[in-house]
Amino acid sequence: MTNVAAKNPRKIAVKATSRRAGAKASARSNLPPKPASNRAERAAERRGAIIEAAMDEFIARGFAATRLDDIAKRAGVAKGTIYLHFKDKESMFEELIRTAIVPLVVRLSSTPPPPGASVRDMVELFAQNFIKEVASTRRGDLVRLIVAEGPRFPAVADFYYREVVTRGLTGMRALIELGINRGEIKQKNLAQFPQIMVAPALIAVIWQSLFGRHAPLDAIAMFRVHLDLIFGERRMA
Amino acid sequence: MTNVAAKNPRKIAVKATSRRAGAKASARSNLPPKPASNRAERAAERRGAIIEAAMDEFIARGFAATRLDDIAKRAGVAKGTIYLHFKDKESMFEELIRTAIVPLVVRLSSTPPPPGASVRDMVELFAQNFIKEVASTRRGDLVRLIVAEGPRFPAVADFYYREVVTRGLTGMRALIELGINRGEIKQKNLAQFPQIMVAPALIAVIWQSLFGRHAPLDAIAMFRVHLDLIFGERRMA
DNA sequence: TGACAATGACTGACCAGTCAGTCATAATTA
DNA sequence: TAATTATGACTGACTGGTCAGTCATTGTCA
Repeated sequence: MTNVAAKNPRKIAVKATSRRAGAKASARSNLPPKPASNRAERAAERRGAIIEAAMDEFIARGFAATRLDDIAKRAGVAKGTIYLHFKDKESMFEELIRTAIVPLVVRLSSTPPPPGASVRDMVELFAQNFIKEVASTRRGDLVRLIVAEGPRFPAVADFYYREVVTRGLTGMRALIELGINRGEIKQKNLAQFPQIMVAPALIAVIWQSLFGRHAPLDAIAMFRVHLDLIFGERRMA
Repeated sequence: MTNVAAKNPRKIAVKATSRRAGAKASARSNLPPKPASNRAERAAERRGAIIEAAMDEFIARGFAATRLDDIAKRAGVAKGTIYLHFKDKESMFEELIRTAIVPLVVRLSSTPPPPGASVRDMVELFAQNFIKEVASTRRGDLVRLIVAEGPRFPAVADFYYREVVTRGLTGMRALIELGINRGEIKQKNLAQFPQIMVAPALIAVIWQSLFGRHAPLDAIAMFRVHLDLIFGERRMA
């Protein structure tokens, strides 16, 4: 019987402006001028904006304290739009972590191995990449976020353990064994605890996240000292 | 009836919130069979129960997701009672961290230094204490909680930095310098980054908290390997 | 009995998730 | 090609539930 329309008559005429608001919503970060005439493109763009905004908000406030209204506002999108892309807040969070972690792992694990490099060089290169890409960027806060919310999101913790921790440690163990075989590393037991190799890098990430503003830490210099412990002090060049 | 009277504008303008921190001198060892006829004692007991319960809840759920109703229920107290002891949720959280951290620091920093101990022995002893007291107890989750909530509670992060981090690092630096002077430690630069010395211990704490159930880590064995890197591999006994 | 401690029902703000309605664009027809 | 219709992305007011904080009332000790 459509008396529903009568129920809310005021909203009918009002619209005109809000459509244009959509156009100015490209305020999200600094994307290059993108026409995006195609529907699917626009949708993908919006999805990207939501992910970007959600990442910022979750990092800044944590899962529970983050409001979807704020994410929507930051993404330049209505709240309902979020639900076109994600089932609910929780799965949005989990999916977010996944889509942020995977390319990070890919990038870090696909660094070209220099030809005649020593194991030390390889580890140092990796650590430099890691510190540059993670410790001094928003991605570092992402690691902190995982540490913070992990226990409440077993799916996230498991994913992180599987995709990042075991992979990273396996790779590092291989590198350590190579170093032992080549005679670069004396301490045989190190292969049992690859965690030791990366510990300072992780500490640096957490440090920057918590105390960075207050007391910055030269992560790379620290890591070099750490490498000196493992590979022996380097002849100065 | 007449709950409309709640609008009543004249209210008792009292409530200089009771900071009755003075009399807390009750032996808070055994909980269940305690008449505690004395009023101050009972109050202190309740306060303790609230702190205990709040700690559990905050660790399990984080700040934002923790409900005061749950804390009250767990502490066996009505919600209003919490507000007799704490101004609000936020200051409760901050005070909580403080009251939990201080005795921990005291205990760890007041370990009796064995007479003829080497620097390595001292560090190892400290690490064993730390791992035993922190990594494998609820206190480890406390560290994780600080990492998690620190950025949203600058007061907490600052406190932790001042009372724990700088203290710990200063002490560790002194120990390292002693080790260098005694010839136990070769790597002179280590004194610049005492963080390296404790990094594996912290990693162990975080590991247990996140992955412990899934993949336990022998933190003490790991730390020994780490010490071998710094002090040289030990002659086997 | 008076003073204070404790209670828990209540309030109001807040927020995740919904859905009726809108409209730009794509698809279809003439 | 232009006109017409169909689609579904998008919106934002709204709902129902939750929860921090309050305070009138009740209980308890000295």
